Amino acid sequence: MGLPINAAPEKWQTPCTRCPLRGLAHFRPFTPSELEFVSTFKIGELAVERGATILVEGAHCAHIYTVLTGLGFRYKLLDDGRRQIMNYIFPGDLIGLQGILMGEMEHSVEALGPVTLCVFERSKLARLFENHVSLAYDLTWIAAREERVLDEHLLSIGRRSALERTAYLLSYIHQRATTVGAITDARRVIPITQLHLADTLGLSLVHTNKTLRKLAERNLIRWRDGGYEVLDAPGLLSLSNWEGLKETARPFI
Amino acid sequence: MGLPINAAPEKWQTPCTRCPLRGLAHFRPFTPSELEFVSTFKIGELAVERGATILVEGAHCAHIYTVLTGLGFRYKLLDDGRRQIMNYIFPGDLIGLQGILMGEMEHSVEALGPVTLCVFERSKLARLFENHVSLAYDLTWIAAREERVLDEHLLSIGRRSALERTAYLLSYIHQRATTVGAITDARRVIPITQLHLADTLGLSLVHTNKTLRKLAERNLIRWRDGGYEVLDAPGLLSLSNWEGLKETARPFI
DNA sequence: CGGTGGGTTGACCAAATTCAATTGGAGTGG
DNA sequence: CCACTCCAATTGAATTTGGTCAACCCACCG
Repeated sequence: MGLPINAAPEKWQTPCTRCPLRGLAHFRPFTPSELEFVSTFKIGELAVERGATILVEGAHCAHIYTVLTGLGFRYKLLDDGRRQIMNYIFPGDLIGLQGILMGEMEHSVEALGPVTLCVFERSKLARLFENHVSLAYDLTWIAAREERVLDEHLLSIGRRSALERTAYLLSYIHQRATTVGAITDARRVIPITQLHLADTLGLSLVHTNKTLRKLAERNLIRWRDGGYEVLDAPGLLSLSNWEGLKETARPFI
Repeated sequence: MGLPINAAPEKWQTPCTRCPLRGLAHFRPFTPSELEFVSTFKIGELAVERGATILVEGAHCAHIYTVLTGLGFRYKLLDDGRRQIMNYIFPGDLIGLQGILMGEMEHSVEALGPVTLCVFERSKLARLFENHVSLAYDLTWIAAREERVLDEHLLSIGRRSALERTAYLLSYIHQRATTVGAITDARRVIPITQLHLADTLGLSLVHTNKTLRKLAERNLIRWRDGGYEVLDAPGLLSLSNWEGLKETARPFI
């Protein structure tokens, strides 16, 4: 897409050598050679506002991105406007891999709040596979992990009750946001709309609202300031009938 | 798992050089060097009966498999027995990649009918990434394609009505089975149970039955001989509000 | 100060589940 | 060959869950 990119390296806020994500225990460290390659792989940085469409269904894109800061979501639409959110996107997540490997994008990506992204160039992907086996392996790992997450979402939408399903989703987002340091602020609120949750859960907005209310009445969450705060993470998790995220050191690019 | 494997190469029914799948237009051809590597990667063949569990949730497995003949499905269970089928498996599909990359399996795989599989050894996967860039790329492609299919399933379960959703699933299975030559028999029946469909659709068995009946009344499908036959593929597709599979030449290993 | 985007609520309706049988074919033991 | 059992498909109610409609509230913003 024709999104504006800050192309001059000196203008980047964050060169790969000082990547803030690399410091988190959650991500696996890079070797010097990997770091050097990734530095050349990255061709720019992109900052978008809340509500911006980062990737759009049907497009052929020349780039893939890694989220540096902010949250987003991946979704598909039906002709009549029905929307299904497939998954949420957190710092360290790679987006656009599907599009780059298989041509046309089959989903869109939108920013939940202000988002900054590292931009990587498609044409250098071949070099990655040729010269950096460990990164090629990581790429496969990343794709397999997304598959695993989608499996759990599918189980949730297909077989969990509205209450379990909502508890699962809130737990999932909360866990991911926590491990990646995305809710370090004092308020600990995850900025999201009930319509987003509804479109993820496969429920109507009204029913989602009523279900959230039940969770709040049980003192598991609190809704405020345009998002939700988790009051009782173990309680939420046990209600959801889910085991929680198991990852330790995760690769990223 | 401790499944029996025919380990002696001379006992294999089908060496890679005479792989029956390679002849189908649907799969991309191999270079001689790729073919040679795959021949050493394959360490055996496995034949299982209908209902057999090929991979089980929670296991750590040393192998991955490619389906040679037959159909199967991938599923997860909740503690109380609720089952969600995530996807179906056709000849040429790779199974167990998640488990081999990330340790423990988080889903199970079961045979819908008699299935034969090629067995590949985990320990040789590193060599694949190191020496066969094109195959490493294919592996990533395969993982990304599964992700794409799961996206569509999620859209289906989350946002399509029971009738649309059922039409979608029947179309999807029919298309996949067709491109891979799995329903060449005169009866053209896809052997599957209504319970399987229900557990894929996120619907109850009773409601699935009634929905299938509606599709049959519209002369889109016919239920018989322990499976369904598609009478009007375009009609089914248009009812489903889905664009259909777009793949041309697909890699496989 | 009116408009807009979220969130909330109650009443009513539609979709889907559960319960409870029933049918029919395939396989089994006598 | 027949009675018996099991599995899969069906069917009709009764019931529950979730969806739709229609307000209304409230904070924020130009």
